Amino acid sequence: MQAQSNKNAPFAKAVLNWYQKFGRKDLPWQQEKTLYKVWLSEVMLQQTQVTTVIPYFQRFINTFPNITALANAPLDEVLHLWTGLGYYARARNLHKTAQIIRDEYQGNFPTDFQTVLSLSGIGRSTAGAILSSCLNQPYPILDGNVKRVLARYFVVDGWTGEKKVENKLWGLTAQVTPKEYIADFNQAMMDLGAMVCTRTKPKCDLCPLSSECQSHRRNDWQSYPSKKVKKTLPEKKGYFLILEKQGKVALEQREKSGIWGGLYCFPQFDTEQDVIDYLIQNRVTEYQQWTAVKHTFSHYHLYIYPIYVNLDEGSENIENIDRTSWKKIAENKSEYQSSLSTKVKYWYDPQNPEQIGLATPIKNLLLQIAKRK
DNA sequence: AATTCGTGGCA
DNA sequence: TTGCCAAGAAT
Repeated sequence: MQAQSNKNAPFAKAVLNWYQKFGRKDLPWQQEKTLYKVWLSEVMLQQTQVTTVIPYFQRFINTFPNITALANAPLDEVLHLWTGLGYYARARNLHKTAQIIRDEYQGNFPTDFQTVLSLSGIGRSTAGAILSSCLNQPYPILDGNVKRVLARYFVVDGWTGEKKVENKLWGLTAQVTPKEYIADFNQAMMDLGAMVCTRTKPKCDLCPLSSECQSHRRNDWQSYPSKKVKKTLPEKKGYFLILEKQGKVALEQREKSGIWGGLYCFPQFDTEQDVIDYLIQNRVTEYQQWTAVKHTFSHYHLYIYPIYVNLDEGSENIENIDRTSWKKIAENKSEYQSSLSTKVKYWYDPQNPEQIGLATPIKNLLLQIAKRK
């Protein structure tokens, strides 16, 4: 991670000069660069586009103006504000880290690289981005933008998600990163990737690096960075049981690990027969099948089949949504699998939503239920 | 080292 | 409409 050998000074100089004229300087987290705001924005921006992040960032800052406010909030409220942003471990780690900063660092975000790196949800690139952006500490970064710029400039072969290729790129970003003006340089590299060295149709005629860019010299920017080998996503099915009783619906909180960790969800079953078995156990015989929804994750497709049951007319059925008895029966069938927790938040009122985390398809179904009447 | 984590913008 | 992939980290 050797920074700045003199022979690379022209690279940094060209990038910095470009940034001064064309770089972005008006993003919400660039206005008042506190460690808290930069940390929050960097975490939100992990694998997430700027246009998506902006409204979430504003809501977070308005609701939690400082780290202590974030630490003191219930996790459910944090997940509520994160609803729709995805990768919910980021929100859980953010909250956990805020509490550690409150309890062990007197509420002050640490400024030592190794300490920052040790915090949950902060890896090498995010740690470098925070300390360089806020304090001009000389750490390189390596996000998708920087990867693309460097892969093209140095014609780096291989998919950038591969460990070997990523290590090579870390060496290169350390090599081109100067010791001074780090905040501007790192921001410039990201802006260059976002505005000029774009994934499709890069504007090489506007690029300050084009004269020395090896892929431009070969007239072959399209080969860099190499595309990920595509493989078809597996398909799964989820049967979501919507139990309504006096205008409220039953939700369960999911395990912290796994998909939608910590969020509230309809009781989910792997097969329709499992739903039927459960309902029979609770003396329910009538249900509706709602329109199925296809939801695509980064790593699989989920076909969601909503099963609606109204409990108002069924007399003595399902006083308790506890699935323990069903699980005991199901566990005797060796194929039973469920990632659901038995921790339950019963009877959510779609008309008066609580401050809890919801996955997008669940939120959509709840909106559908609320607007039904 | 390869998987597992969401969701939406955009071509 | 479909596919690609975002200011990556944790396991």
